[in-house]
Amino acid sequence: MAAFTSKDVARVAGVSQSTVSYVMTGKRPISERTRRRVLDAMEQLTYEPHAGARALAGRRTRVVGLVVRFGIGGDTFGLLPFIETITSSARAHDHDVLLVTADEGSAGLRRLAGRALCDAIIMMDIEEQDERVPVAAGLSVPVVLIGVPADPAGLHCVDLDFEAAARMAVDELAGAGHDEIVVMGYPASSMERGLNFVGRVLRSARRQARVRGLPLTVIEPVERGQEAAAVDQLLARWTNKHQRLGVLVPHSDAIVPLLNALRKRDVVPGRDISLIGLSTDREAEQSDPPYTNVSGEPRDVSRRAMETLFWLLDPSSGVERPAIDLVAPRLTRRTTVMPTPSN
Amino acid sequence: MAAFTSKDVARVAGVSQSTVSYVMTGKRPISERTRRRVLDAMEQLTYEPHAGARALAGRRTRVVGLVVRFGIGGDTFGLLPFIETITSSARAHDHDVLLVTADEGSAGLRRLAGRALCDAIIMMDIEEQDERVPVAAGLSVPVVLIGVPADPAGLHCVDLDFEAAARMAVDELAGAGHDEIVVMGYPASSMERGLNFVGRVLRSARRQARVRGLPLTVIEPVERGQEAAAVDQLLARWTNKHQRLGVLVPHSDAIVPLLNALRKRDVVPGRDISLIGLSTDREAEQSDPPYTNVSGEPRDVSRRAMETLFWLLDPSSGVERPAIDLVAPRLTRRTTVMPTPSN
DNA sequence: CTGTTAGCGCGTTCAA
DNA sequence: TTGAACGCGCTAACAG
Repeated sequence: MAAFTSKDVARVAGVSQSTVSYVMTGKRPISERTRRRVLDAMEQLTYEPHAGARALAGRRTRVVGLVVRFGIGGDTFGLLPFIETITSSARAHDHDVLLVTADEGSAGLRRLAGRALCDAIIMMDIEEQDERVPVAAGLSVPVVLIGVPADPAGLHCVDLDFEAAARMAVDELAGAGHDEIVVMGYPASSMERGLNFVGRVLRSARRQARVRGLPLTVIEPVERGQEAAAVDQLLARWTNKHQRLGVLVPHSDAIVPLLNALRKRDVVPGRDISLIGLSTDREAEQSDPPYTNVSGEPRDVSRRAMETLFWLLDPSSGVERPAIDLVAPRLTRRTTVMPTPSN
Repeated sequence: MAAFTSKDVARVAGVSQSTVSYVMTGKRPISERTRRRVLDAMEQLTYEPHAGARALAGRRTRVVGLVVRFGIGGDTFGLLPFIETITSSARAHDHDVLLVTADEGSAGLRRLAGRALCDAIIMMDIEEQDERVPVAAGLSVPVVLIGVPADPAGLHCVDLDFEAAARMAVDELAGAGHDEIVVMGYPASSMERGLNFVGRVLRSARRQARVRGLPLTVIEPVERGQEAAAVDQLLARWTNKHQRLGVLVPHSDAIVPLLNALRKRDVVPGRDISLIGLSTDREAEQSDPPYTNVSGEPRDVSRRAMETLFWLLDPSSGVERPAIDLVAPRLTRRTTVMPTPSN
């Protein structure tokens, strides 16, 4: 592990050091013969270019900064698929991923950009009013948001179309002849943090319920671990067996506990009431019972975000990207919505 | 965002550039007066040192490489707590984390070290025979493994003490008067991959069952989504209501599905049979029903791994670390083990 | 098509 | 206690 330099490669290949560099970057034509000799020399020495030297001279790091918020209650549909997709997408573009937590706030952003730790930043878990957004907008590197703040300050945003998701769920329930929509809300911590999708879902559901002429109730907060209490509140509204209650659960972490609580009370979703969850298809399928869901696939969102990011790094590389890029959700019917009455 | 350099700081502070550097590293005494002026200048310019230049000149990156294996079936007790703990521990030492996936195999390791992308590497999800381990051992940077391969090749390893965990579970079941131990195995994919803990758990459970004079059966593979079939195999052994079957479920992802399958068959853990899971306390508590578990806390393991890593980076910073550092598990009784018969 | 050369911004030695 | 000067390994402009 002697760590060879491009000078060593040049010596072995019998060329100048800059030629080695040009073989790597492809920024000028090289005869096939020299190219081969250089590549052979690299292979022979198992040469790897020094990332720091490269960043210094070339003013690009080939690193993407990823800012995530750990800790529960963030929902996030599970953070892991996002991280995974972003990492593999970065590698597909010959970039690496530097992980930074949201704990650092905007200081983390300043560090990433100021120290030239990365060429671009992707930031998740955006709040409606997020102090980091204006900071991000002033950075020397492009930033893509996963989530849509009240004011994106010119930054590109990618997210699931939560408005459409809520609308689809309400439509599905309305179409199946329900006479009341109940939305199970988020934990107080999420509400307080003003996570951007919380408001978007609730507002959109309300609006669409009005369009469909259905009363809509929100039960909130629904705390982690306290889902049974929320179910009791829900069932208090279900006084008459002929009532058709359609429940929308936008907080994916709450769905399974809610299903458990319903089962304990011998209320069968799909027979007694209806339930639509907002979650990945995987979660919906593997649940017991599998529930009808509107999917927000982290992988789609992440992939689009990375496409936007690499486009910002090289606008000539593809077509212009929308400033706000909302991924269309999809509704999959499973077992938890009651059949439409035949009357 | 003009991006100032240490030369700018020097100019503003009226000192030489090297003085600025020494203020930052503290590697030589600086008069309080100049120190202040330099720090003020830094503040005023919101100076951030260029990471690449630093890495080049100082031959240290202040970055930790983290190699993880995404994708299901890896168990992993949930990858996220590991990543979270490692990241925050790195930050506590003024380091950042570069994320690399196991897909790249040992090429990823060579890249991390060869390109001087990081000062040290922490590698998770080690297989019993892991091609990356010998490569890691030959790298120019220290590597810490989370997991214990058959041959650590001199690398430091940190992990939960799976042998002890299995032993404790068997002891608990034996002590509660069971007359047969059944271990629910792992999915075939985990077995084939030879994940290091799979063999360790099964071997240790077998040994301890022999010590306690109990027959032990392994039901395997237990595929994701096929847990019900595994439960049927289990119940086929339960022909007599007076039999006391003690089930150990080392694969944490399988526990909840197994509990669901038992419930569907009206078999109540803690009354009809006993079940002990190997999982975090959090999962065990929040399950329905909460199950007796032997805990492997990712945070403890990660923290110890990072302590070892930073000790390797600076051996003078603390006491010597064990080459193989096993974190002791803890058994917590909840609802799923039958009371000891009083007779 | 290729070689020569000047930095990139910082850590560190040598000299004071 | 401080400054001047060198070089880390690479990219890219300039010269041929």
